[in-house]
Amino acid sequence: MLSKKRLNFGFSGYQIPVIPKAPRSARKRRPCIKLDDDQICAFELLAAVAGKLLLESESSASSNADTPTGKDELAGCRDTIKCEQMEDDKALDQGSCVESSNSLTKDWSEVKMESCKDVNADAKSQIKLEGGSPNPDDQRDIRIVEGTQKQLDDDIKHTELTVANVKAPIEKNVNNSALINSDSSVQLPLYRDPVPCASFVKSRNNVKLDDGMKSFYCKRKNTHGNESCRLEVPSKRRKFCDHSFAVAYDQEASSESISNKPEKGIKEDIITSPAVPPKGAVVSASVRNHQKEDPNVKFSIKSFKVPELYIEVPETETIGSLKRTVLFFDKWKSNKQLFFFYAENSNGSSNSYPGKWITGGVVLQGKKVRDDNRTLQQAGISKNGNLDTLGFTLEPSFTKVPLSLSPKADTPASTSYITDQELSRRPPSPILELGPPNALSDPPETKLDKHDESNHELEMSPTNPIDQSAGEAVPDSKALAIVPPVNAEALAVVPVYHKNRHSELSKRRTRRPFSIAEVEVLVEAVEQLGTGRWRDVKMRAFNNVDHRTYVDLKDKWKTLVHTASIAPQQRRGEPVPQELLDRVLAAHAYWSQHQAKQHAKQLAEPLKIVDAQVQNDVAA
DNA sequence: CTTAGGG
DNA sequence: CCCTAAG
Repeated sequence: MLSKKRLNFGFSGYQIPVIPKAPRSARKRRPCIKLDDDQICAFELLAAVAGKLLLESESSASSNADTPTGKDELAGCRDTIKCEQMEDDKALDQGSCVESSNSLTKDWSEVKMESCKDVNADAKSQIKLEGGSPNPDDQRDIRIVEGTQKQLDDDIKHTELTVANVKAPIEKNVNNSALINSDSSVQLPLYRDPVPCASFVKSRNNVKLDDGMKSFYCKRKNTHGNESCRLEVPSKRRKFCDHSFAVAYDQEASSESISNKPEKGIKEDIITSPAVPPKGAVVSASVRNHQKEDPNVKFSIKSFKVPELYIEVPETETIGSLKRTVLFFDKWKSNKQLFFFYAENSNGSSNSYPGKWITGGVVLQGKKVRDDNRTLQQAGISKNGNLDTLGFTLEPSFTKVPLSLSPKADTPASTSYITDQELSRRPPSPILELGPPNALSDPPETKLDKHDESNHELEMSPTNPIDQSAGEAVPDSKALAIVPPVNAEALAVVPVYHKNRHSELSKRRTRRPFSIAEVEVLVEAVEQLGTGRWRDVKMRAFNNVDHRTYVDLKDKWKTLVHTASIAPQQRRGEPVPQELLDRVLAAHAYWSQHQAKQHAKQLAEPLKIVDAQVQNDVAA
């Protein structure tokens, strides 16, 4: 199904900060990794501008908040930044000609853009900030869409950012692996709509192509080995970016996985943009232009953190297959914490979305493609078809929000997931649109598959098809109740991606940090079984999680004990709730004391830590 | 194959 | 996570 996959940097030029392999002690966490000045990704600029847009447009936009469609509200805030590309390789710093008609872009006055060097001489690049007006130009555009919805709960505001619809003139490049576009523009229309999701339904049909849709696609290392695009940002921005970067790399998973890539001999360029969206999540998808005689339909998925992801799916594959593929990558990114969504209200106060997001459905020509069994061809998704009306929807995944993210940190472990109440307070059905704006006409659907939670958090497998279309809308928050996990099977976001790769290319498995939920299950099991029966622990709690061996569990326990023993400030990675760490220590203490006894008794008494502690306390 | 520990 | 000695 997935004939080929490549991960490319949408905005080329940014080089991954290579985290060198070093002794463990030396490469632990890098809370902040400095970028070279010329390595700021264009997406960082977008991220910065997006945040800026959100903030600055707040007043003007909110004054018009009762307008049904936010389409034209911001017509006045159209700005254009043009950066004429330097045809001369050297002239990097001149030529930044910035047109700014309002304050939104003033900070950009120093933006300098160096465009692709090895492209057509008449190439030019421009970044436009545009308010809601479709731009039919045959240029790439990236749009940031913001919508705000107000609910009965006044404090719930939902802001969405979408960077989407990168389009470009059709590239007739013979070399299909090095599509360096010479002309690019970035448009950032800003929409505001008080009606939930309405903004996604209308007014965004500015994607018009003669011949399909093509994403802005720059190979990171082109055939000439030159950098393609570079951006320089003023110091203020740089600071901002650095901060974002620090956030990004606070999750050490990224660095590890990246640093591992070279030695794995993996072909794909897996690139992490340093930018974390300042507000809102950013994702986009588009269908790429196809090469002649290439039987595959090519899709690209964009986000800030993985600016572009590039997959190809044969036309003969089914819609369901496409969904799974997309979801697969969503999960892949999610697993690497490259794909995390936040929701904040416009004031910046946190209304954080602990949940992850999943790819919902496939939308074609405004209608959701419901029959997963149809092939892409049959559904009209063809390399020769109307690819410009294809989109994907993103839907929030409400499952398994660990305790640490829940405001109610005092809930018992078994109920430490989001509650109905919390769920009901969420925006009813936020959807991030992927793809052409006019593709979305279906009312948003927030679907939770009650029967198969694997849809959301489980590893994807052929026997676990993602059939979103068969799901039901869930107006009843009761349906969202999360059943406490019995084991860790459903607790980790583990893309199947890992399975097929590395099989023989490398020995070392990819790092898969334990989720809080997994830790919880592990602790639970160890509490009962003790620290010397890892095989039992495995079978009891991780029986169906084949990537967690009992050695893994033992190792994890080891690190947990260590983590619990050190000061919170010294801990790294996803913070484990103190409650869990306390249990770890208690169980550790208990079992190290009772192990000998256990042998004598021939039977391992399930741990009753509380009792034991009480007794100890009493004794003391 | 499991455990236990060091790397 | 890996590797390995030891049971």
